[in-house]
Amino acid sequence: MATIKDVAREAEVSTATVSAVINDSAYVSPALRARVLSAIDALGYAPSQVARNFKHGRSQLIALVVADLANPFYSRLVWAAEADVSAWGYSLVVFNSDEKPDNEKRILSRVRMLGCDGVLLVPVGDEDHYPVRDTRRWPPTVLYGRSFNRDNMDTVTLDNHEAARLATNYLLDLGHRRIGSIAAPTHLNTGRDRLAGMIDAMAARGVTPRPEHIRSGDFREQMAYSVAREMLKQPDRPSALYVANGLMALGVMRALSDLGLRCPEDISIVSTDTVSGPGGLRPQLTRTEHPLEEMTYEALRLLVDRIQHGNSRPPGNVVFTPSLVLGDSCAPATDG
Amino acid sequence: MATIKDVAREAEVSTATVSAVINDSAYVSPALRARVLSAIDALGYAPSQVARNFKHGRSQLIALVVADLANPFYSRLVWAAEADVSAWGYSLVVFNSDEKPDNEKRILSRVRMLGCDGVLLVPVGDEDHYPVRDTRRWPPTVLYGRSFNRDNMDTVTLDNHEAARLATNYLLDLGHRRIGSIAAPTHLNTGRDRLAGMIDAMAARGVTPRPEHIRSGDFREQMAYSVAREMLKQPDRPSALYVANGLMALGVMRALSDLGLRCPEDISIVSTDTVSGPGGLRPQLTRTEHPLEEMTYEALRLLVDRIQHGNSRPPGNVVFTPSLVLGDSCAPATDG
DNA sequence: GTATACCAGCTAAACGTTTCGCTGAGTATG
DNA sequence: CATACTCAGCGAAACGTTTAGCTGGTATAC
Repeated sequence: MATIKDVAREAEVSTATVSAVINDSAYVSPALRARVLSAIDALGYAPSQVARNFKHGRSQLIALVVADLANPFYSRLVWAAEADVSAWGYSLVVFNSDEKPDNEKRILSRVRMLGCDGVLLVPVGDEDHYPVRDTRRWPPTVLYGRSFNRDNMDTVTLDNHEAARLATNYLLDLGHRRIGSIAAPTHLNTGRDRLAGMIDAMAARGVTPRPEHIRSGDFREQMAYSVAREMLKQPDRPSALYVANGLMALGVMRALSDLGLRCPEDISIVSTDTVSGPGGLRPQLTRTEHPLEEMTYEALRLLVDRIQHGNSRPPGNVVFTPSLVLGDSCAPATDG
Repeated sequence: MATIKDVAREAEVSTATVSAVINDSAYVSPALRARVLSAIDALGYAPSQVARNFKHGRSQLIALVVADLANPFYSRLVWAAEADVSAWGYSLVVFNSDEKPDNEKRILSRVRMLGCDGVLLVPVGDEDHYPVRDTRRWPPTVLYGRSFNRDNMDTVTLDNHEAARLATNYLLDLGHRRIGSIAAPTHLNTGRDRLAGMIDAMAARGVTPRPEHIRSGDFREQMAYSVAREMLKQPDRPSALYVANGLMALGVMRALSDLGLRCPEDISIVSTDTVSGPGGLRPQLTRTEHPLEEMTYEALRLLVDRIQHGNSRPPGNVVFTPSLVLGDSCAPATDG
């Protein structure tokens, strides 16, 4: 690969002049400029971004660390983030912590070594597990979707309590009272809030869910399948389920199908965060949806601002509001 | 951020010694080693990968350039590639060309500037559009899924002709004769091969598809929807469709649903490359599937080998065989 | 004609690492 | 005791850029 020195030699100028031409950072006479340009052309020279970044102490890289790349929700996040990141002039490095705090730790240290300029992180560990977010040592970080009670960090989250409340109220409005849940892990605030929202919504109507109708999943299809299968085998199974995310809802659907139960006739299902495939497949899930694109845009806006302006601004904690999207996975209760 | 010099000063040794300790690249006496380690600890030092990479002329980055990040097939590719890439000690930078040759061009030049060590590319342009793959100037590249007749490049592809043949034969076996196709763009070999495979399979049974039953899509849901809607409105609509990819199959499903047609009762659908959601949703598409994980692993094996050993090995062109996966989107023909 | 101002272009240092080659002390060999 | 050898550790160059500061020539002002 040709270097700036080769170009300088070829054009019989100094490297400073070549640099000035490349970056338009100083006036260069037309004659010299032409010589430089033709030398660049002749040698097929392209400036080394690696060297530039090294010089400037940046990398033009933004890391996206998600909890589970196999989850369509995070696939969409990758899609949205790639678009925004490249619009801001960065490139997106993608990591998958696979819901494992150990992986996340390894990834974060790799992110630091790579010198990524910023990190968009869907955290999977509990709070204490994180290295102190000393801005001297860590690149700017924005937490996405999940957060902990660290008020000194930028976060972009969903009002999970409200999402669960919306979904549960819909079931209550349909007359359901025996409502169960495949919940999210309770060591995450996401899981706690969604469960609390559901229980609060029921309590507001004077209903209490049966403990055996509330089970925790791990956000994944497989475990939701087993847990739902177990729960729905029981004779006193719930007539409706609030499932804490879309992927688990698919697992529940599969369990239903295996048990010969129909949705929505036998069981109504509502979930949160679903990214349904395009229409045509049945049933379409009734769900609360994250405004994913807006959330992603906002997160990257915060991140880029932090990268460019440091700690001048107080931490931003943006909470988005979910909306209920009706599908056909719910039917009125038949048991009063 | 502390640098190696700070550590050296703190430990009262030379930077060379610190480097030796970090990299275990030379013997260092226990005493000095201890001093260095505690200095590293005290300063919270982590070596700058940027500087290292600059020094070594590499970046530890592998670029993945896909044709459409919104397509679940490529989402799965991201998932598989991330896992393999990180197992090889690299990090994955993701780009989305969005099926646009212009974007791809921009992306490739960015990839070069970033100094990525290798590129896994799903090409979207036609052949001539590509910069000469002069190994002096371009990082090692492996073409994935699509290719062109450049026998001097590493490629990993699917036997598209066979995929279409498998799918079409299944429809023929069910008695269908009025078979149509929502095909892939014919400027890509993928599109040409899939269409040819379908037509050849039909020809082998003495059937010829009607021209108006063959329409090209662009791999996306939206266009497949419109095209299918148009085609299926006609009174002489086909009784079965071979759809060239999974995302388009979903578009077709939506069109069916809008037109009040049922699958498989009114129309049978087979597709290629589908990544169906987990079971439970109906109908499950009958499809040929790519051995995606194996393909991805193989592609990265080729790429890493090329990165590490240069051009010593002749180009590898690995072709994988698709397999037919039965769902419930097909029914026997009712019209003989 | 001298002093001043301007400006195009150059020189060289700096960024954080790795690594080649050197030094000098200690040890073995004769 | 002198020479050779070993080897822990050091100094400094090199990687490809950017950029602060300098130089020397030309134009302007008096």
